[in-house]
Amino acid sequence: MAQPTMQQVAERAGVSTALVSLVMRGAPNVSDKRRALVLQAADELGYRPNVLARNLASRRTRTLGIVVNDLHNPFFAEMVDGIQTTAAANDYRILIGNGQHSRSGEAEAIETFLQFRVDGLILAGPVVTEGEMERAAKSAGVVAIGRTASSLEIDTVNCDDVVGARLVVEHLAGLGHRRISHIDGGSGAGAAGRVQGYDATMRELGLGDHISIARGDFSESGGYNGADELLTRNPRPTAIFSANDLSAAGALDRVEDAGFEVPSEMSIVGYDNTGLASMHHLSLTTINQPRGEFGRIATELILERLDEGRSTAVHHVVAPTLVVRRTSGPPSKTSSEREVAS
Amino acid sequence: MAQPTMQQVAERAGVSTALVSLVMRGAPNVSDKRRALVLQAADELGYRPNVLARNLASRRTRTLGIVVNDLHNPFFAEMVDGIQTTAAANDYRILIGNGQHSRSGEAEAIETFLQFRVDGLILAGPVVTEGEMERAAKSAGVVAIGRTASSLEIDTVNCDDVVGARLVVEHLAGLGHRRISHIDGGSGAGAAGRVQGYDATMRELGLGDHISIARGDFSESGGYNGADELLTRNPRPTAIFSANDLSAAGALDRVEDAGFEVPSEMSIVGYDNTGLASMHHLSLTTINQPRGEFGRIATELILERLDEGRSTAVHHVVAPTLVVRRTSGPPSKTSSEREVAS
DNA sequence: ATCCAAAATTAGAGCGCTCTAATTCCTGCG
DNA sequence: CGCAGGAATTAGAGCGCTCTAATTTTGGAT
Repeated sequence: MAQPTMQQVAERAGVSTALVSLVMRGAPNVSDKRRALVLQAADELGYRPNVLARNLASRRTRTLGIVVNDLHNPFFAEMVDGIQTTAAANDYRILIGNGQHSRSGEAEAIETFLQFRVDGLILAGPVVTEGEMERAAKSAGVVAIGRTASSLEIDTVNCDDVVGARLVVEHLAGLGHRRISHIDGGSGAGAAGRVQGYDATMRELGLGDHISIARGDFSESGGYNGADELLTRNPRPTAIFSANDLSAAGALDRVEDAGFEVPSEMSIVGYDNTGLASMHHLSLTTINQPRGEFGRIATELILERLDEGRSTAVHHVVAPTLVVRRTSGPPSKTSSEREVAS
Repeated sequence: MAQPTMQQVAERAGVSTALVSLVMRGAPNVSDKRRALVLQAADELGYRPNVLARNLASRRTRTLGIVVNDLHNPFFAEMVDGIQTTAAANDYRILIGNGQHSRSGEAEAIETFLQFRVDGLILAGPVVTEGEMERAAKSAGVVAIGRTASSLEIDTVNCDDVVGARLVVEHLAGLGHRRISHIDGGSGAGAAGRVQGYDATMRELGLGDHISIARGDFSESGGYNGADELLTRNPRPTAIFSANDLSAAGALDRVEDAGFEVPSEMSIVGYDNTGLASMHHLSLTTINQPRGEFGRIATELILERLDEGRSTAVHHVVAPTLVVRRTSGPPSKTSSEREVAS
């Protein structure tokens, strides 16, 4: 396990370590002859630069740490793609840490990255306190995705949930629905904005009287129960906007169990455009958040701080889009008159 | 962004850097008085040890790198949980790298980890060549999950796909099915073993004549098309074993589109027990691989090499289990006599 | 040939920490 | 009171690399 060092490469190539260093960093003023010599020696020895030593000396790792709040959330994979692409294009590499869905786990992951002296930190849906983020920002560039921050040292990227909910309501109203109900996301991230957008848009469209919200929690069973409750309300809705895809799937389940045809008798719309929604089996109309964009923008924000020295905060808000699939359609005249099967 | 150093902590506490080092590492022979003194100074300064420098001196990072072949695969999240728990219990931390589903991406992730001098490397479903794994094993402990290896330097952890397929066939046969078909996973990981287990078990149960395999590719559409093909075969199967959950969902789609009742007219079984399978909406009978176990065992294997100096290869094979849900049941007498709707 | 600026190369001082060996500080005991 | 012997502490030499400043080489222009 003993790794060859720069020293050994230098000896083998018959040059100084400084020259080897220059070659390894791809510096410009090195003659082709020596460069080839060094590269060959390095190759023969199986030399691999030691980032630790390198950065001890240069104070840079050219590495970004991504702290993912919950690795199970498929949401993050695409975001990481966006980050990685952008980072690679700028000659940075990335490393991922798992927050294990808890504040302490997240804090630990951040700490690990800071100990490794990453240059920048991208926090995806962080649950740590803003104080902790600020502390981290003293040692590295920090940008938070899906989270607001008031500190000057922290940039943020967010999607506008109010607009997303608006798109849903407008879509359904455009199809002719009036009794549009909402199953909310409880205290989950983004839930408040979605309720707000739903509420505001309903009023704007003159549907204020039809506002009807059931309590959910972003889970499948929450959606199931929410739909169950909505089906018993009188008058019964002709369309349900559920706060995320998973709960929409639950709602769909309940609605179909009750014997309603979707979408002719009941339209259902989700939120997030997860893999679930695009499954042929579900084919859920939903709101897409440009996850890759999140990652791209976040990375660019970090690089601006790192490489261009920006020191003011930037807060990016990106627009969601509607993805129409098979669970939404015009209401039938009779859709509200049927009995609910159980 | 200037971080306080050990030197500064030492000065503030009025002791030597060596003592600070001992305190930071939790060494035993330090008086309580000094220890408190140092800790307080460190705290006041907001001191954070520099892993880079630390490792440069000690040649250890107490860090394991996990290279995940494809971050989008939900499979990995639970595995990482298992790794993380075990690693933390042994005072190691973990970092995750994304292979981006390609050999080159994976090789890059490995390289990054080796440059960071991680002590061990866990490769989850690696697609790099064994040669590349061996090269890595020269600089760190390496264990591969879901992949065989013949090198002495590489441990492996695998799940027995043959046994998994056997469980499926036995379950279906036990329910009374005889015409059990298989939609395979093409060249995907684990597909071969599943076919083999299917084939062998069918023969053992005297159902060799009913062996019938459609080509799939682990995708939803692959499952859809595979089922489509199987439905036209004569005689038509009464049960379909699809090589993974996603393709099983596709198959389910096609079968229901064709007007068959599941499971009374057609049983469907998947493989992997992903979140998909447990969704109430699908409720798919499937095979569970103990993903957390994978992670735990892999980590233990690495630690044995790192901390106990084992230098022979160990290959662990863990047993899958059957999870019965709503898509499998006894065949009805008439299930093969219906017309196929399209 | 000669000289000079530009290009290429190198010496050597750190970067922040660990580790060995050496030193100092305590105890208790004769 | 002196001392052995263990506990606590420290000096100082690296770990492998980068970076500045200095040195050597190169290739024209004269």
